[in-house]
Amino acid sequence: MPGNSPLDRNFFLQPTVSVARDRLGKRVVLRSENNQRLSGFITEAEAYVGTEDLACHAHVGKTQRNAVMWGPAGYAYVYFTYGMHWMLNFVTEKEGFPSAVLIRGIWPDEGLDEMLHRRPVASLSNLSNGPAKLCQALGINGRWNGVDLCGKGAKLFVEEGVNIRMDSINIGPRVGLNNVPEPWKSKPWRFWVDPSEFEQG
DNA sequence: GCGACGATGGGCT
DNA sequence: GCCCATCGTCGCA
Repeated sequence: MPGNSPLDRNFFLQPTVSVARDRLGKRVVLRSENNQRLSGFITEAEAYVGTEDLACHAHVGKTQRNAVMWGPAGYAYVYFTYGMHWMLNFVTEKEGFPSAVLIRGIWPDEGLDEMLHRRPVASLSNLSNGPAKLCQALGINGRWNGVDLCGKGAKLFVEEGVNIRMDSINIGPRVGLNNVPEPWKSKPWRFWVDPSEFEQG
């Protein structure tokens, strides 16, 4: 099976908006404690770009929570929100420029049993179609913050996946930025794949 | 199928 | 003390 080596750091070094768009269809892989591959194809992602972007956690300056975003590309930024949810981001661009791609959905593929055990749902389409849902299904929590996605023996990484046609990619404003001022609130930095690409698998 | 809303706790001013 | 880069459930159709 082709594409079984992790994407290298160059895939995360590019402009954040490009990373968010061009990584749709790539495979996110987590090696579980049972040494099982849990994986799925990225269906939705958003870009958060630097301290100027008032929607980006980095806009308040470097803190203990968001420090990973200032580091090198290709690391995981995992944070906790709403009192109960974990979110997975990939750090992008060069060291010192705080930016990341929020992974908002994956289409589940490998390790379905283990993922469904963590997150019992009736339909696969509801297993990991949300930023907190995919973290729950994969078992991602704060201990994954700051892990290298590109290092040797990485337990969390990204592989080549399925090809996504340009005309099945949707573009729109980012989700959940209720009190963020313009123009940041409306930046078209959310990208998602037509559900029809996966649902009849 | 869809809109409203409560849960729940860390981070920041 | 307020604000969330959310989700599940409930009521209603």
